[in-house]
Order: sequence, then structure tokens, then C-alpha cells
Amino acid sequence: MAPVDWRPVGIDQLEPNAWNALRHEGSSFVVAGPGAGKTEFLAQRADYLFSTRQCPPSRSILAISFKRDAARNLAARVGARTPDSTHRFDSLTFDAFTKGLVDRFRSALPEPWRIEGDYEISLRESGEPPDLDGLAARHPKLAAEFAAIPRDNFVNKVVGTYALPIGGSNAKSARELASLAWWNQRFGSTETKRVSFVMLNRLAELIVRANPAIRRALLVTYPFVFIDEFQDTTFAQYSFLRSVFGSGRTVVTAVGDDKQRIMGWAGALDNAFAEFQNDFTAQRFELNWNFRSSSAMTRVHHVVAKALNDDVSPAVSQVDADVEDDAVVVWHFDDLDDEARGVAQWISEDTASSGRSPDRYALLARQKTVDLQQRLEAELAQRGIPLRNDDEEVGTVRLQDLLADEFAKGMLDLLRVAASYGGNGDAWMRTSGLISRMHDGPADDETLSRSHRSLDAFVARLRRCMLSNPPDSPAIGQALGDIVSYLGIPAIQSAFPAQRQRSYLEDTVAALTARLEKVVGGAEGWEDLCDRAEGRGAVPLMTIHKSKGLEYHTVIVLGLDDRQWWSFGKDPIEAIRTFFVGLSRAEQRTIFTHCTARGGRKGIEALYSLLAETNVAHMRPQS
DNA sequence: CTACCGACGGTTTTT
DNA sequence: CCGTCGGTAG
Repeated sequence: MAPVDWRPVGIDQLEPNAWNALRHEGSSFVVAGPGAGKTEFLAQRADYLFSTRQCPPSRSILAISFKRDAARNLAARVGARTPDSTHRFDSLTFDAFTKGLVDRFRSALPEPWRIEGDYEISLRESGEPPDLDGLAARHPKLAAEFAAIPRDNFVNKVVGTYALPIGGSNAKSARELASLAWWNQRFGSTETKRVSFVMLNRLAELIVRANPAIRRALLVTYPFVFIDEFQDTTFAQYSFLRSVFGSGRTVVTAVGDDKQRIMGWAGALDNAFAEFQNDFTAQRFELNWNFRSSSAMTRVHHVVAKALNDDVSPAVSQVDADVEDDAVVVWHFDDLDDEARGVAQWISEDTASSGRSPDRYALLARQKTVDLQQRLEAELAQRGIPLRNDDEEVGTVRLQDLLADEFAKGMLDLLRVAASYGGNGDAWMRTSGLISRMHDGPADDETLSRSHRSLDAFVARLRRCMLSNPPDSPAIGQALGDIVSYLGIPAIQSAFPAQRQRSYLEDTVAALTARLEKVVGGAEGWEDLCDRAEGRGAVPLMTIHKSKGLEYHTVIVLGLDDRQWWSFGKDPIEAIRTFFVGLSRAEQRTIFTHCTARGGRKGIEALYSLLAETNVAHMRPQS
């Protein structure tokens, strides 16, 4: 298809700037505010590149996201838009991509960075710098350079940009000497290496730099690279990107929004777009349409956006208002009990009168959601509405990790299959696929059909137990125990690599048990229990940071006060960006709450004045 | 044992 | 900004 004949698929229209960005032949960065449709833009560009054969049939697009959710969403959108070419769209997290390179090519690592045999991932490494004062004493000429090395986020900022030497080190600068000392402390001659994701990133960069053939293969495979949420790129990720794709012919498309850069405190680059523009001679595009929020909402967005960037042009809402209420309000309460009751009562009435599911509403907080959870959960529960906090600890696991765990999902699927008598087609397909995978080698037809007969018999047995026992604590323990002993621990461990550590397997089962027991009260049967365990139909409670990239009909931002926003003074600009992210998650309404008892508002007067500029009303909720 | 003082933490993802 | 924790004086 000729480029002029291409039309967007599955959507009505694209804004003019999106057309320009989509057809741009070189590298580009697309600044796209909240609701601009960044995922849709990338999906359309993928279809354009495939349909016009600018990405020829033997080549692929590499799409890099930060979170697994985002990588999965993008893959799903591309799958919907361009089903014939999805196998040529590799949507991965940054860490999955770099780890994959290390796993495939670790024999190409030059000494002394070679990894023999297995290695362990250390998730929580201490970010402590090496003894910088000691190093400075040994290199007196570099004393000033050593003094300038950042102590906090040392690993992200310093190690993350350090290019490991090929053959003997000739570290000259203080940063190189400090990074090398840091590596030597944790990459000794031990049998099993322990490496963090920053280390894997640096090892992947080394593999590509030391082996031109591998780099060439990557450049040939991927003439196009997409990067999502570019504003929060870390030093290591950017350094990797530049090292691998920086001087080649690869066309890199970065999308993001500087106004939503909220990871600076965690050591993300503070001028990723400027560096990218320079290193990749990238053209800048700006999208202005907003497919998420009503025009009443975007008017308020603009006031905050202008505080962050005076040149910003207002977004043009493509969405009609569907509520009568004010788009943005501040609700005042006396104390935390008053707040929890008022919020729960309002959600209960608004869901009832509108027919909207509770999961179209979100509760956001600047931090420490577990402290807010109890009151809200109890008040909502009284009104028959569940709440889900992904940060909640279930046993030794975070709910978020439990619900993402493949083995835990497999157990829930099996429960569903038994509860629904095979009526849940998706769960059945997944369980059936799982059983086929649980054989050591490739299984023949006879073996497979035997396993499926055995699965049928087990499901029938489990089903009989469930029918005679309503879901309660002992029945839950019994059912999960039956599932584990039916599958068998060795088979579970070979099918789910994460469960190879026996203690982790036990933790996962215990956590799923705890989760099911927690939500069992009021569950109508086993299928409903599984829904509740996954938090289906529940009002989510989360930090603003976690809500980045998500959207809800109505958003309630809890605690617009000096207590929740204590860090405002440390970096007011980043705090306003966080405020902007929270504000802009909503399609129709954002409600801020303030309790006299929780804290003052002097420190964040700037935020209240921004709201005052659009005459935002202050009130008690009407119910 | 208690009362007081100062230091400290808090927003995060990734196989 | 303020709750928590560890140390110390009384």
C-alpha cells in the first residue's frame, strides 16, 4: 500500500499532528498530554509501517515500555489494529529486553564480566555507593570529582551510565573509578552471581558493544523502535538505547509527556526529551486532542499545565460531558471518619443512580494508601462495595504481585473451571493450555488426551466438593490443597519457573489462601469468590504514582493537605506534576478531599491557587 | 519506667 | 508535615 492510501484502522480520525508524526520518516518524539491516545497513536503507526511495508515482512518493530501492564496493553491494541502482523510487534518491558539479551548471549560477555551457569536476580539491592572518601584519598587529584558524585540514587545515576570496560579497565574519572569499585564489590568470583536489573542492563549494553555482529543483528531485526512513557526513562535505559540504536539507521519513536514526569526523585533522567532530540536528531511533535476528558476537565488541566510550561497549548476535548456536577471540586470534612463515611456514601449513591460499576471510580492518594485503607474499606463494605488496594500485603506478598503471578492465576482458573462446570470458556482454555504445558518434553497425542481425561476427573471431583461446601475458610484451604497435590509440586515448579524456590511456592499458596479468606464474607458462591479475589468490580485505592497511565470516570484524590503533600517544598515543580497526573486521570470528575483534622494547607497553597483560578467550588458533599 | 529529643521516612518498576 | 523509633536523662 502506498503511504498516501493508508487510513487509520478502527478509529474515526487522527488529529493533524498525529498524521504528521505518524508519517515522519526519521526519529521523533511525540509529546502527548493526558488522554491524547499515546497507545492508539503507536498502534496506528505500527499498522502504517506494516501496511506500507516501510517495515518489510522480514523485519519487526520493537516496542519498549516500563511496566508489564503497559507492554501488554500496547501488544493487545496492536493485535486489535493489525492482527496479521502482531507476530512482528515485539512489545516488551525494558528489563525483559535487556535480560533476554543477557540470557541468550551471555557466553559473548568478555572477561571478567562472564557469567557461567545460573545467576540470581536481586530485587532489593542496597543502593549504597562504595567508600567514596577512601577512593578520593587514594586519588587526591580527583577529590573535587569524587565530592560531586551523587550519594543518593548512586546506582541509578552513576552505575546506570557506566560502560563496563572490554579487557583491562582504564578507569580515569572519579565516576568510572567509583562504578568499577561498586561492581567489584558484587561481581566477585562467587559461584552463583547475584545481579540486579541495573546490572543486567549494563551487561546487555556490554554484550552489544563488544560484539558488533550481535548489534548488527538487532539493528537489522528492528528497523523501528517505539518507547512509551519516555519522560520517566532512567539513566541506564537511556544509556542502553543510545549505545545500541544511537548511531544506526534505526528510527526511534518516543512518546511521553514532560508534564507527567514524576519519577525524578527515584533517579529518572530530568531532560530525557532534550537529550533524545540531540542524540537522535529527532523531530518534535505535539498532540493536542484529548480523548479521555470532558472540556470542563481540560479547562482545569490547562491551568495546571501552564504552571508547568508557559508555552503549552490547551488540549481540545473530544469527549462530551455526561454528568451535571462540577468537573472539579474540593470537599471539606472534619476528620478522617467523616471523610471515609462521606466518600463511601457518595460513591454508593452515585453508582446506584448512574448504574456505573464501582471500578469506574478511583481513590488516589499522594502516599501511604494502607493508612487510609481501613476506614474506607469498612465504610464501603457496609454499603456492599468492595475496595482493592494493590499495595496491600497479603501474607508475605503484595496483592499486585499475587494477582500477576502465573501460578496463582492458574489456581484461580482451576477454581473457576470447577465452579462454573466448564462454563467459563476463557478459564477452561487457559487451564487446558497449562495442563498441556506441564509435561517435561513434547507429549504425544495419547499422553495429552490421558492428561485431559485426568483433568476432567479432577475438576469433577473438585466440583462435587464445592457443591457440597459453600465457600468458607476450611473449604478454601481444602480446595487449594487439592489443586496443589493434583498438579504435583515438581510439575508446578517446572511449569512456573518463579515457583522453583520452594519457600516462594508456599508463600504464593498461603497468600492466595489469605486473599480468598479475606474476601469470602458475603461472596455468593465460588465464582463470585474468584471475582472478589481478583478485585473485579472493586473501587481501586492507589497512589497517584501508580495511577499514571490509567483512567477512570470519576477520581477522588484524598488528602489535598500539607500532610499527604509534605514533599511539596522539596521539589514544587515535581509536586505540581504529580498533582497534574492525579487531576488528569478522570474522564468526567476529579474530587479533592481535605480534612481539617489531617493537616493544614499553607505548604501547598500553590495547588489551591491553581484550583482557584478556575473557580473550583469548595463544599461538603451533598448526599 | 517515662518523658523528651532528634533523626528519619514517606511517592517505584523490573524475570 | 508529622508519626515512629532509638537513645538518653531523670
